[in-house]
Amino acid sequence: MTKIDTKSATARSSRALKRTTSTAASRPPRRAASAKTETPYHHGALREALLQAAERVLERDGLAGLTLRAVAREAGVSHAAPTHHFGDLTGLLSELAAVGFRQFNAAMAASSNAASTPLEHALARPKAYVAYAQAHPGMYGIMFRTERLDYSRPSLHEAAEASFAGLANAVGMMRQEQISEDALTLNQGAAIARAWSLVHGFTTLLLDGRLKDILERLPEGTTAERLLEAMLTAPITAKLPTC
Amino acid sequence: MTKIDTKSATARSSRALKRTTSTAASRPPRRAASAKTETPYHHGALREALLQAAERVLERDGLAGLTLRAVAREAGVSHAAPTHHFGDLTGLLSELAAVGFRQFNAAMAASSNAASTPLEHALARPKAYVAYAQAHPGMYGIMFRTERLDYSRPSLHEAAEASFAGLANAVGMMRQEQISEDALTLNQGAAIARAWSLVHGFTTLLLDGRLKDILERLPEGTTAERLLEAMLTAPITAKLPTC
DNA sequence: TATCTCATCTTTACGATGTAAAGATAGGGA
DNA sequence: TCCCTATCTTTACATCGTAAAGATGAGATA
Repeated sequence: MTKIDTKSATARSSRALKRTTSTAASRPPRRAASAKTETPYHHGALREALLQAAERVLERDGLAGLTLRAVAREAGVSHAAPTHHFGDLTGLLSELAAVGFRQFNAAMAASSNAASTPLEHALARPKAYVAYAQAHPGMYGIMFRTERLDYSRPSLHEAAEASFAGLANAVGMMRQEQISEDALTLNQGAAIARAWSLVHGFTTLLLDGRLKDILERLPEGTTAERLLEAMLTAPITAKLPTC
Repeated sequence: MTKIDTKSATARSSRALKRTTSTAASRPPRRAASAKTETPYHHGALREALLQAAERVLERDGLAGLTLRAVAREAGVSHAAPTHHFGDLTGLLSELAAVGFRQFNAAMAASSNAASTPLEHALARPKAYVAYAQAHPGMYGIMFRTERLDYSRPSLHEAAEASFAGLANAVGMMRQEQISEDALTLNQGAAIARAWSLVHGFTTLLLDGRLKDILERLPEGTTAERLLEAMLTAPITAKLPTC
């Protein structure tokens, strides 16, 4: 990696200085001083603070800027502090992805609940899916960039599982049939895979700028959301359903 | 990053040794010696050699192991040698992705040509798409992991563009209509986006292990390929085409 | 043929990162 | 009151990408 700004290192070093000096001295009540600087020693809620810092870094500097040390800097602690709470980078990313999945699930549920007509209801989740990814591309990137994620972590596994369950459930409602927990017919599995693949594929292609070619060739002013709608509802003229 | 084995550094150092000693001596015909060691000085085709080395590293160590220095080691040159040919890591990855796209396009074209019945023909490209990704997950990962890619590079732009053109063309044939170069109707765009999103989404979910949940719940022994087929051909029972 | 030039490759150097290990600090129970 | 231990900081190390300067030699030029 090249250059990542090293600001806010000043904040840390000044605090570190304060500490070492006070250690050399007899023992002033540093608790009171740290209380007003918003960052008490022995933080108390460093875990949450780090996750929030990570989210901020991710939104500000993107995926490339999201490093353990950058997060520690953002939270105003030493670069090794995150280790104690998350083990390693995979741990931090996994917990952050879990946060993302929870936001994501909440957004989809809210959108689904707000729908009134059947058509609205059918489009609510896909739209919310894409909208979340567009609003939080970094988060979405983490959630679906498996390489550096540990799905065996309970929080992540649970949140991702909930996401899948919501999808399967929605597909079941569309098909007006009960989707069993532990067994699927091929057609049911195909329906779930189709819905998920369609929306997930559209989203990743969109975020990666791969749909620009198409959007530019469409009638002036056609948005990605409009294309999504058309993709989901347009009549299928070919012999095969998906072409 | 953690530990990447440092083997083959021996190969390099031995050659370096050979060189320095021979330099100290008067001037033996090192050309002949190097000819049988397969790695001539002033390589002559280092660019190609580096790309092949990169492909090997990618298949062996995965995306995480694909570093500039690892590629240089694999090719038996100094760690800074790639810079001269590719500028930086983005350059190397972009050129490698271009190689991938060319392989990818060739595989799809071959598969498409081998089809005889209309159904086979409709399924040929999607199947080849997924098959390529499964056979070369690292390559596929690079090709569609845009973060560290420079699409303004002619070779990459061209190869990716060809891929898109092939897709648009195939969709046009399915719909039995001519797809214009510079203008699309909303329905045409939707059809292209649908085909691409569906297959790309399926592939990424599959590679990321996200479809395991579904595959395990399906009738015993159902393969990913079978699920893909079903997804593309299964009757659509819901009111909306994609749910 | 001898020399020169410049593309090619190597060395060296620097800041950044992830991670391990040891040292400091302080909150809370004995 | 004192000590234990979770929490945080320091220090250290291997590795990475990249820049810059030093070798090397293939081919042009004279």
